[in-house]
Order: sequence, then structure tokens, then C-alpha cells
Amino acid sequence: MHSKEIFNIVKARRESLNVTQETLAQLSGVALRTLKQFESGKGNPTLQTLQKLGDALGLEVTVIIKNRGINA
Amino acid sequence: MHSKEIFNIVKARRESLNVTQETLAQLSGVALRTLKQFESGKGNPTLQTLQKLGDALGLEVTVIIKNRGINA
DNA sequence: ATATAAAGTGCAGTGAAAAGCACTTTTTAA
DNA sequence: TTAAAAAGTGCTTTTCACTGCACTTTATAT
Repeated sequence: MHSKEIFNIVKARRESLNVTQETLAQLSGVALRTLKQFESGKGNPTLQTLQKLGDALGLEVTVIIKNRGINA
Repeated sequence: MHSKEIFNIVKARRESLNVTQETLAQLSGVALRTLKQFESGKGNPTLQTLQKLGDALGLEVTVIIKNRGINA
């Protein structure tokens, strides 16, 4: 999952919940300026920032093993 | 998934592949000092750093929707 | 058409992530 | 037991994420 895909998921989720960037910024504790950056495809968020947004949106940041068929 | 869980997965994966921190640092392009921080439970990596480690270890950073039973 | 709300952008300051270096501690083999 | 390898830690510098502010552009009504 590339950065931009992740940004798109955050944006899509926010929109599907009918929440403005400003409201999400308040709910998540992430600055509006920062959120705008991500939704316009730029930036390199810290894990903490991603998790704040995730918490507010009902999303979870996970790390999974690729190639489940081949590896254990 | 909390930060420390993610760190633990990275560490466990590295160990299961029998790779040293030093080798992983070289393979991933993440500095040894930075990697050491994470594996000792500290720090707040950027998405890019997490993805570099993930790429080297066959792990993927994803964002998923919580409560799959309740939400669409 | 035109207010109003929402989203996008440039610039600058602050703090923290990333990294290098030197050193200590722990683990692993011989 | 004791070298050697691997992992952990303190200190420092450099880079950049995060943020605020001011402004522009684009949607969304009325």
C-alpha cells in the first residue's frame, strides 16, 4: 500500500462519513494544514499522525505479511 | 494496532528471517541508529521509514476499516 | 449571479524524526 | 571463560514533519 493509497483511503473515509476537513482536524487533533497536505497527495506523516486520523475515522493502521500463500 | 505492536512485528519478522539489525539497515536504507530505536520500543517513525523497513522484510503497511461487521 | 462553505497553497517557525559517532551491555560461539 | 558479534544508549547535527497564518481556488447552496 503506497502513501497515496493510504491518503486516498483516509479521504474517502472522511467523505463517506460526511465530515469536513476542519471537523476531522478538530476530532483527531491533527492540524488542518497537515490534513490538507495529505488529502492533496503530499507529505510523509508520522505513524502517530496517521493513527490520530485513523482513530477519529474508525480506521486502523496495520502491518501485515505479504505473500500469505508462500510464507508461513 | 499500537506503535509498539508494529515495532514488535518488524522485530519478529527480522528475527524470523535471521537478519541482523545492521543488515536490515543496509537493505532497507534506514539508518542503524533509527532501527535500533524502534526495536527497543521508542520512536515515532514516518510512513516512509516504516515502508522502507516493510519493503525489505516483506511486510506491508495498510489502513483498514474497523468493525467490519457493523460498518459497510 | 453571488454569498458562503469547503478545500487547496505559499511561506515561515518550532520541534522532533533521521542519522552519525562513540560507547556500553548483552548474546552467541569457540 | 572469553573473544566476537549483535544489540542497546547518550549525545549531537541535520533534515523535515507539524503547525499557524494569510491567501486563492473550487464547491455548494440561495
